[in-house]
Amino acid sequence: MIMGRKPSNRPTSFDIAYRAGVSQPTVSRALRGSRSVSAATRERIEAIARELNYSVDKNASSLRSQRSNTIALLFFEEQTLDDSKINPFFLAMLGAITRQCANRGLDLLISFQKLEDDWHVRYQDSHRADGLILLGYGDYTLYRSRLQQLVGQGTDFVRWGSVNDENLGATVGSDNVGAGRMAGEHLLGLGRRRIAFLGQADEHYPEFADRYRGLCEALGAAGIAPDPALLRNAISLEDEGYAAVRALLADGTAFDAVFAASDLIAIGAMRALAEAGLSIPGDVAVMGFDDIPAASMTNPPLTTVMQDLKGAGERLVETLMAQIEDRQRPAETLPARLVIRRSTTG
Amino acid sequence: MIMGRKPSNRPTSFDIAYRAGVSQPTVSRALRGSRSVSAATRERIEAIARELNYSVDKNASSLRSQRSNTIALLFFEEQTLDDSKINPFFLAMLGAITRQCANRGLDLLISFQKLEDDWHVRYQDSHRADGLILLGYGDYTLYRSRLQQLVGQGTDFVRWGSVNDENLGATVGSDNVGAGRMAGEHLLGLGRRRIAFLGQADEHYPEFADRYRGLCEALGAAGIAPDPALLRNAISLEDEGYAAVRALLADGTAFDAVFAASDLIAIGAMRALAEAGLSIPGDVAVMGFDDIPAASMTNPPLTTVMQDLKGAGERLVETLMAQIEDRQRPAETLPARLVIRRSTTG
DNA sequence: AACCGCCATGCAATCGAATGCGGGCCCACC
DNA sequence: GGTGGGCCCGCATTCGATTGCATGGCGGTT
Repeated sequence: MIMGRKPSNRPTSFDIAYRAGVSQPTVSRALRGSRSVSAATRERIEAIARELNYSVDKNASSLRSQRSNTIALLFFEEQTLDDSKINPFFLAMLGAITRQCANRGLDLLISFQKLEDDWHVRYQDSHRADGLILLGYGDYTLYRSRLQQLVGQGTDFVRWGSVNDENLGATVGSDNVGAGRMAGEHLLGLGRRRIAFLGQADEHYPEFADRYRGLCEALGAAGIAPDPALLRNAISLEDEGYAAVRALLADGTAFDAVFAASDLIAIGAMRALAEAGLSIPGDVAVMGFDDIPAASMTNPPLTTVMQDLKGAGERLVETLMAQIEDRQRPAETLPARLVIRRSTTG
Repeated sequence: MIMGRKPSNRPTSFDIAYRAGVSQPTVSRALRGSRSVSAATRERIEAIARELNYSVDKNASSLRSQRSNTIALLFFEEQTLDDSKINPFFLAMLGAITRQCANRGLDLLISFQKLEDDWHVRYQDSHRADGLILLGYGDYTLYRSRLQQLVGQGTDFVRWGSVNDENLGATVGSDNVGAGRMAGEHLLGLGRRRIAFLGQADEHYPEFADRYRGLCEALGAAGIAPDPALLRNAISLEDEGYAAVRALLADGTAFDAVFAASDLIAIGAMRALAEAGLSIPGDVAVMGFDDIPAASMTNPPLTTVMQDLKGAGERLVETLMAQIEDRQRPAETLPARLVIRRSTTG
């Protein structure tokens, strides 16, 4: 293959040095702000660099310093989805992460992975990135082995997820238990007593499990025992919410509220309820989780739980950088808050 | 600042060479598939590389070859928006682009920029990326000067937008004129005659202008002269669509259909219509453009125009790579198609 | 048997910046 | 006046892979 290498007159640090009448290392030091360069020299060098439109060669710099100042953001999903079906919640988080990286002068590499691929290697190995941020809803038991490998090979990474005690790398996540409790209290406060939970609340989906646990705490505090018939599996897809509600209706299980583990599930649930001729929230109140953009556009608009995306982006990047610099950071939990709309309050 | 440089026993190509009993350059050649290495030695080297978990150092490789095999994707917006308000259409395109990059073994850097920042330099300069993909809805007249600078400094880039004859870099875009015509024909076919266009159709937003032109062509073919009172400015925000419809209603301008230049505008328009007690599509049919995820969740679901995201991602990457390798590529236009939902057909 | 040519590989230079170490210079202090 | 100590800066090396050119060996041809 012909690699048309273009003639480039890019100035190097040697060119700057020549014009400034100093040595190349001095240029390097001056531009990185080393204090072993006098202010006068530094300013002269900076002026020339600006004039020549010089910018440090990232590859040479990274090679020598063994620091790429780049982090890789890996999304993964259980299977390859249609592009338009990428989890909107993670896309929203992308904005927060890019902003935080920009603030810190970090470059951000991005990649979508299938859970079963071996995305877990190669990134830090090849010095493309100093560390990884992992985002994804997927069966946790499947991807635990990848995490273990990452830990084993000493890769620096942070993941978004349930903050548990497994200690598989650094973790940042919402306070899902607290959020579940809030949701429960909201529905109970509206007089609902038979609250169906839609989401696979087990070791495969620890975040969902946490949300369910919070709901149970709220029920317990109100003196209500959780009814297993009201717990329905669903992963974060619209169709799963639809199917779960259809099943509930087919069973004849009585319920006056639905707490879905994600907005996508909730939206599917609302569709099934509407088809069944049930009014929302008259017959059944519906809540979701995530506050994706579509949540405010449903009919009626969806009450949901908003996670702190901005904080999440900041914490993820901060925790990762701390780990890279060998300053350990404990797992972090971020508070979430209710967004009350008409799907519960009519 | 202490840069905790970790002791790393990463194997280098020298280690592989030593074990294989060959020289280091031979390892390099073997792993890149040079045909000047015998099959036997290549296989031996590959086996050892696999065993040692070797991966090529990206920085060293890029430094020497002057090729990073990385492209940078720059989103820009007119102003910094709330993270959750990032244009959903571009986020969807992100999926297509990442996939295409993965197929070609390219890394993807991503960054969000304000239109007024000087994002236009530094990326190719610093050898972080071989080329740029530019995505954004913004005032074209503002960002033309950036494009000119990019062209001037010889940066390789492709932008998504209106395919015009300005020749400011390579361009890939939907056939907006054709799509606008289709939309017009659809509405005309439903008996609508007074079609309001919501979108700033001028040199600031060439894509919107193209869509409007297509609409006018359809009107012309039906023997209808476009009414300037039915052309209303709006940029791609929900509030702008809302305001535009409010203005139309306040004017007393008669209209039986709305063709919004984007789904966000259409969603705002529907809100204004609903508030005014008008039925959709009974009183007013509404169409959008983009087919963002929320389009199917509005009430009623929104008829819109779906752009070919997968094709777009492929073409953008392909065109960019062609340009990097000095094989010029003409601008490309992709067909779009109607997605008919109940906001026009009831 | 001498010679040509090609295949496979090695040698050494190279990409551009970062960094350990040594040294000149100036000032202060004894 | 000699000496010690900072402050600034230069020299030489280094990071790890790629690449132009040289070379050794082997088979084939006349």
